[in-house]
Amino acid sequence: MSRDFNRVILMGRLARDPEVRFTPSKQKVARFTLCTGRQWKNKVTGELQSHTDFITVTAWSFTADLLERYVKKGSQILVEGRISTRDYDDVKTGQHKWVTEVVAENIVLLGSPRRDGDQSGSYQQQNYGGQQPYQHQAQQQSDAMPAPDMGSLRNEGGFDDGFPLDFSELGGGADQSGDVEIPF
Amino acid sequence: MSRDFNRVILMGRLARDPEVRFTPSKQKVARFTLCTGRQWKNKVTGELQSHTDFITVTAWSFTADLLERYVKKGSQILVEGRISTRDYDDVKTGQHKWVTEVVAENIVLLGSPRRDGDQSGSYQQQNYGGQQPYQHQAQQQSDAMPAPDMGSLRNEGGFDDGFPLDFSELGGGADQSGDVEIPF
Amino acid sequence: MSRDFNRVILMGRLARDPEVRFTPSKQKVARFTLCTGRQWKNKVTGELQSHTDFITVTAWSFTADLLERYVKKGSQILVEGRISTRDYDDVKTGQHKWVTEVVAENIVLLGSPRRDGDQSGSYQQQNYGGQQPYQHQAQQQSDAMPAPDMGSLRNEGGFDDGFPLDFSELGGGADQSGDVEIPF
Amino acid sequence: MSRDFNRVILMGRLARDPEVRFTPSKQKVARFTLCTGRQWKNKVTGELQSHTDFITVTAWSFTADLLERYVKKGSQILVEGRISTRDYDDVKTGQHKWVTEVVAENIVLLGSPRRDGDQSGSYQQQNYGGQQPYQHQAQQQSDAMPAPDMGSLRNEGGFDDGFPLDFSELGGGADQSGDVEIPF
DNA sequence: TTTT
DNA sequence: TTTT
Repeated sequence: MSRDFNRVILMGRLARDPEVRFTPSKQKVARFTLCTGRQWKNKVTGELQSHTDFITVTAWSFTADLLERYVKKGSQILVEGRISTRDYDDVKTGQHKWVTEVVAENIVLLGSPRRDGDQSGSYQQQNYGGQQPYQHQAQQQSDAMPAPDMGSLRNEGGFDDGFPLDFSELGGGADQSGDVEIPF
Repeated sequence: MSRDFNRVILMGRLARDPEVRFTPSKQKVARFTLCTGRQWKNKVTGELQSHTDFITVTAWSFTADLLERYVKKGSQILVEGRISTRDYDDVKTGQHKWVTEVVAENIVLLGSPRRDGDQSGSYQQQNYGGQQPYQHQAQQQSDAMPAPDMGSLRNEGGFDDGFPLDFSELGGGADQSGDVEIPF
Repeated sequence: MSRDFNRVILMGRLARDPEVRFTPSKQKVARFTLCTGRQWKNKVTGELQSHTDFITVTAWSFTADLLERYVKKGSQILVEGRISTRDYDDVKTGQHKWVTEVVAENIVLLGSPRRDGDQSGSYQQQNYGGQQPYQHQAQQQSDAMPAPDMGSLRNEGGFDDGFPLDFSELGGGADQSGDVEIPF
Repeated sequence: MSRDFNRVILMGRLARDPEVRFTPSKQKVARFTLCTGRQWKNKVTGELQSHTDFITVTAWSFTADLLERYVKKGSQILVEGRISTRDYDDVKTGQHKWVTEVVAENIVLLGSPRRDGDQSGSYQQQNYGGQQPYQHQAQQQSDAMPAPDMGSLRNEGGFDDGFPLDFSELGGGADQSGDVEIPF
């Protein structure tokens, strides 16, 4: 069964702020929907068409911490992970249901959400626990800085300018997503 | 919306024979479930655990033709594609439902199913329309040939020994998966 | 031979402006070096270390047009492609040499280079044939626009806000990278 | 620097047996050339053309152990990794040289080489240190087993039937490829 | 020959 | 220096 391979690479924007929960065994899980757009020309009529895929993504422990801290509705990120499926009995309807989602194993932060109207306001209010993320710096000098991209956050790697170099204060622990009840 | 990216690469085995249908506009679609296994050691107890993901895959036109001809329950394949989501109203239950599946854009055939018991029998019976696929040859000399792998079938590419080099007799037409009702 | 698979996905920044040339048969080729950074903590000393990979990327026809128009030194892009190797005899040294490079089959434009000093100046001078690219707009209103990302440019797809929706005026022609002498 | 991404997925066959060496700091490294074939139809003449890419792959510690034990000339494998570049001064010619290679982070074993003539013989002779690999079992019952594929060997995962479930006796240690002199 |  |  393990001569198999399962790899997903997605780049898009969050449909909403990530939702963070804990499993009974205290594992942190973040969950969000990633929007991925696609355009094509209709072969017959020639008109331009488009579709957005809304992909459910789940992240654990360290990666969940990072999402919770630095990512919100509208953030552009790259997700590397795998497709995961599971089934359960929906107690409300009595139906047996299947869920297909992406488990993020690695995330690269690419850009802040568009700031238009109050979206921007709610953003500034946010408290990042004493650490000024790169993104925040960028805003302060936004007239000079053209690319308010966020740095990259890899589990195994180091980190960019505006970001803390040491994430050891963040919840560690390995991805035990396979061993554990998913609280969504 | 199209500064986005959506790429999936899977390798596994078919849970069942592919199911082939046509859209109202006569587009051929193949659909199947790909089994992808995964193992890991429980970090606490140390015991080996495993899980299989059952991933729904859909393929169009040319790729659907190839699946229909050369792939069956148990076949090992590599799928390159994208994650696609769609929603619909389930007329039976009145519920609004979301579907997440993989659209195959490229397929590599890797191996035949295990032949044990009657599985093998049903295999031999199959008729490949006059062309002897590589896989079939391999069976005839299975005592001598250790690797009854199938060749690779790429939309843009050429093809391996046992396979026909010219697929022009196969149903052509481009992937119009975005323009079309999905008949599943 | 073709039960094989070869896929590369890179995200980084251009070390220099792309260089554009033509093959004897008038195929347009663009070539550039993509910088991809990586950090890790030394397992023994614990100190943070980093390395940059300088990856040669080559693009053909339509993709070469897009690179020539919209991408320059410092631009952040995602490249999807394949690894390609070739050998030749270096007439100067008489040595036989091997080249490993990435052939881009798909490109997503992510961000403009940092504008500091004259870099910005030379940027503004550039003429985009009457069409104002998204990136250019972003500069003009950079105090209001937080995310001067560029749209996505896929061969098969449509395109984003600031970008032209119809690239038919761009040099067409398919990628014939396999049939042709590489003029670098 | 680390808003970057670098991912490679290759499937092909080994051009030769892997070569294993040690760094001055006793890190084990395996190196081999992976052959990846590709076919296409010439757009003008319509004739089928083909090319093989010969890609240098490097693997460390645990993955190097697995390659050393279970993989040889002709073996079919899937490699997941990253592109790595480095430069050095060739003391013999006095030239400055650039090397582009793939660092394998994950490997899936897919198939044994074809056994024809003495190739088969040398294969049987091989000693796997007391452990019977899946592949070996497969040979013994090759008349009944149609798919003598090898199992999957992932750093983080568990393992398939014929393979040992516990690789703890293998040289552990993390990939320190970034910190270390490469002895090739 | 290297980007941020 | 190349595999099937």
